[in-house]
Amino acid sequence: MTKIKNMEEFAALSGISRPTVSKYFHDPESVRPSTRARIEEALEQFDYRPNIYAVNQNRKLTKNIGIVVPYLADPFFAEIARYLEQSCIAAGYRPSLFSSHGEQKLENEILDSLRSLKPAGVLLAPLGRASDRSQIEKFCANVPTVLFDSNLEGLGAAFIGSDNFSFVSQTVEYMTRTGEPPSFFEMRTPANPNANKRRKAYVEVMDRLGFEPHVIKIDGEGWAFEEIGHQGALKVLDQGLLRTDSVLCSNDRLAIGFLAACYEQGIRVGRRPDCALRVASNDDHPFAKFTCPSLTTAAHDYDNVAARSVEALFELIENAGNSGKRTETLFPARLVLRESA
Amino acid sequence: MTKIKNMEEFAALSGISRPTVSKYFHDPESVRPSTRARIEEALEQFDYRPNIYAVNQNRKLTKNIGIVVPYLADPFFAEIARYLEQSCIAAGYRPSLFSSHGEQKLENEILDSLRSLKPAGVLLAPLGRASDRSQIEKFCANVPTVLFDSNLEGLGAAFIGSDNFSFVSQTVEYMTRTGEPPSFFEMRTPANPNANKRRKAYVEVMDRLGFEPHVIKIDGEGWAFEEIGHQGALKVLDQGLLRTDSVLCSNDRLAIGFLAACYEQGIRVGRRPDCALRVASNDDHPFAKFTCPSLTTAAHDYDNVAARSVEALFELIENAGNSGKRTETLFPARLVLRESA
DNA sequence: CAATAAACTTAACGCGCGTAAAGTTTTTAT
DNA sequence: ATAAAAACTTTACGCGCGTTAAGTTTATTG
Repeated sequence: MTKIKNMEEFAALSGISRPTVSKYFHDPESVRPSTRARIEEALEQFDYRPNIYAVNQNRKLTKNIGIVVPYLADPFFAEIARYLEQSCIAAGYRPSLFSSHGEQKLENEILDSLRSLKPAGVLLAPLGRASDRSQIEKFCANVPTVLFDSNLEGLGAAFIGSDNFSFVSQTVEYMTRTGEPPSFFEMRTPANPNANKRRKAYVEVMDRLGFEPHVIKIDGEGWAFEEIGHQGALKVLDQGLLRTDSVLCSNDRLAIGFLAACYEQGIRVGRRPDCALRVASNDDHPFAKFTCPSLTTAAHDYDNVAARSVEALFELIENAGNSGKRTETLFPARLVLRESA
Repeated sequence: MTKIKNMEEFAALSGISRPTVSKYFHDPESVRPSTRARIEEALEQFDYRPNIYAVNQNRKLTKNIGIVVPYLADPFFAEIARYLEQSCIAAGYRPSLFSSHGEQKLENEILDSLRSLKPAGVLLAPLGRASDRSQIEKFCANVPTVLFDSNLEGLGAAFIGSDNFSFVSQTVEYMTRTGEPPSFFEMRTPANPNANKRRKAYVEVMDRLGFEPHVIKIDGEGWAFEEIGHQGALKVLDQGLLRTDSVLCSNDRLAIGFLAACYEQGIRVGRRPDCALRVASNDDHPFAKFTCPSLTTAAHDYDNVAARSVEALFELIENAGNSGKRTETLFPARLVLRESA
């Protein structure tokens, strides 16, 4: 089997001219069925593929799509990224996955290296509070970008995420309906803007239901939420700061730490009568099913968030990067009842 | 600020000839300090960067490095990937991260798309049993590849991983020394070759210590280890198949499922006298600290595995992809004592 | 069947940069 | 100071492919 060096050679072997072969690779449907057949026949025989660097150099727009998540070691983002990847591939694009690993410096570097990738578009889940707003703004001005998960007001052509109010209202109402209204457990300086929205939603829902909101803020920086939740919970439990027998954690990773602390302290958590405490949370983290006890939580609509994100990006790409005004799409949560509350 | 279009323009603005500017970008040290200064001055003023597609098309070898992990939703791999990424960047390379998501088809597709990236080298953690050996063999023949985490005998220029015997011998010896020798809890058809090595090590160590090995094999396919461990443990506990009061799980993710099952069944796990069962494991998964109880486990030498992997790849790249024979490097485990055993 | 449209071929240029050759300037060594 | 070495400049080609223009073949249509 001869080694094909370039499209010229391949075209010769297939018996079709190079411009037509080029056209075929751009869109197989754009050539006559008979020639398509001949090309594909040759393709099977000789295993040639266009040099992506030459292709991308000459095309005005590449088929690359950047996917950026704030913290890939969080399985939640790994799962979303997976879905996004698959959708891009299915649409004929080449996704590249990046993680900011919780650091602003890295997020900026990723934007930088994305620029040189000349992507057709970017799906960006920003760090949130830690993001360098001006850098992201500059980036969005040059590259069609759809934000997801964390909203940065006004940035990107669209935002797709979850409706934090829907999360919290469902968990609060459920806990209230089946027991005592919960305290809210969160980080004092949350990395993610969703956290703030969740706190506000908690306060609002409690007010509406006629209860006194009770927010517990714990210290800690960074993305080691389990550890922060663990330490914070130990402190709270130790100092008896908890004034309710039910707790709503801002997110599942904090809850994982919280439950670990309860276990260590011998506090029985659950909805059964012999339990001292009920703990619920938000996100439906992949591990939420395996906490002890398993975690009652409000689940993201993973599939819809991911699907709508790529959909929005593709629309954006087709409309040459501009047109309509910025849209925000929020998907409601689905309450998942397990043992913890 | 004028927009620079290409190196020609930038060279003119900086007052240096294009070939010299090209040389500078290839290696800043290769030009005279005075000219370097002039280029860098212009660089600050005009913010130009070479078109990576044009660069990669003409360079015989790109600065790309592929990083492939079998399952990115496993935080263990996310962490390793992070370290590998950073090391590559520090060495002046451009890493691209891929996850096979546990599927052979995807692993093969990744290899395919890596080929067109023409990477200088690839760091590959294969699926293991599910890998398409012949495909990987073909790939390694064309691209300098270092395997890590999972060894496929004979494939790749080098393998860097953990010494499974060291893992198991430490956990078994510890459990035996402080209590009863453990049963071994694993999947019947493990996805990963490390699992087989761990079972063999378990049997060997038990023999050596003069105990009867007791291997519990549970059903399940795929990479949802927590769920598999959970179901398997429920079955084992329910049917009273456990003949010891101590269990060594093949890996932490199974152990997470096992512990969840114990919790549900009201079985107290831990090393304290009031506990009915001791559970230990292998890997030191990022969440092992937050299980209930926290998990005693043998920790990978993350940093060394990752560092040695990139080191081996860089050596390989410098030696033009061949030379010496295949090496296997194994790092021992570090026993992490927590509450579960 | 001719007329028209659609798809093709040939020829040629350009993309932005690597790189080589030949000549010139600057630095270093003697 | 002079010779040699090192670094530079100019010139020019090539990489593999997108793309366009002009001419040719094939398919479609009434």
